[in-house]
Amino acid sequence: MPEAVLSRVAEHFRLLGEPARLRILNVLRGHRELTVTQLVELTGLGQANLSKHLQLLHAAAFVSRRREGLYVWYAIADQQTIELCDLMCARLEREREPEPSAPASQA
Amino acid sequence: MPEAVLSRVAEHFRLLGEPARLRILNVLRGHRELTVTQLVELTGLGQANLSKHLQLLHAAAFVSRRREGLYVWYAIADQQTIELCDLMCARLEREREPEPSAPASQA
DNA sequence: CGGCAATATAACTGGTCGGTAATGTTGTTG
DNA sequence: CAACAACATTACCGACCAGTTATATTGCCG
Repeated sequence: MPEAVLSRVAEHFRLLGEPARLRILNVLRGHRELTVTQLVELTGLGQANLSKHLQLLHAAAFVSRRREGLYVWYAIADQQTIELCDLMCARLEREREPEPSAPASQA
Repeated sequence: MPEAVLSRVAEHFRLLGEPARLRILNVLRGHRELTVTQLVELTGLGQANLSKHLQLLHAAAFVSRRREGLYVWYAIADQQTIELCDLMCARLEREREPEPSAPASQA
């Protein structure tokens, strides 16, 4: 595994490693599409701060943009982004169970 | 979604958002179990630096420890950790495809 | 074109974190 | 117990980054 690949993977994990950005993704998950102004209200983040986070998320293809007049509508880009968050959440809810090699009938 | 949960999820994503730590996990993935000294050789990281990363990974339950005399053997804690990395890698290899809502027969 | 609303960018700052060097701790061996 | 090996911890420093304030850009409307 070359160093360049590791750096790219790490870079994307690090983007998800920020409460503010996870909040953005979580809010976007509930509504299909939201403008920056709506995101400001729903997340409580400052406009400039939010805009910066959105640029980062968009550069990494975690969210998509769509211009419509004055407004810019953001949405979660793909299902895999949600899967990543869900998988991490599932991991945290366990966080003690050993490796379930045979996940069937583990009562 | 409460802020405390977001912080915990973000914290764990951030732990994966570091090339050095991904390298450790990647090396551990090839061998079943490795001592710190072996990891030093295989990763090229300094001993103190590596030990610090291992503490973080272990505190987050990404790796497991096993003491055996003078040696401490580390291993990847569970399969989900590997799944997270694989899922992110798969995302990066695409990184342009739109959301495949119907993943069957999309030729 | 002038003004305004929505969004993006720039400049700055404090906090966080990775790397390293030095030291401490634990456990083995003779 | 003395000496040594493996690993952990501490203290420190430089780099990076989130948040804020101020300003710039973009596009609508009169």
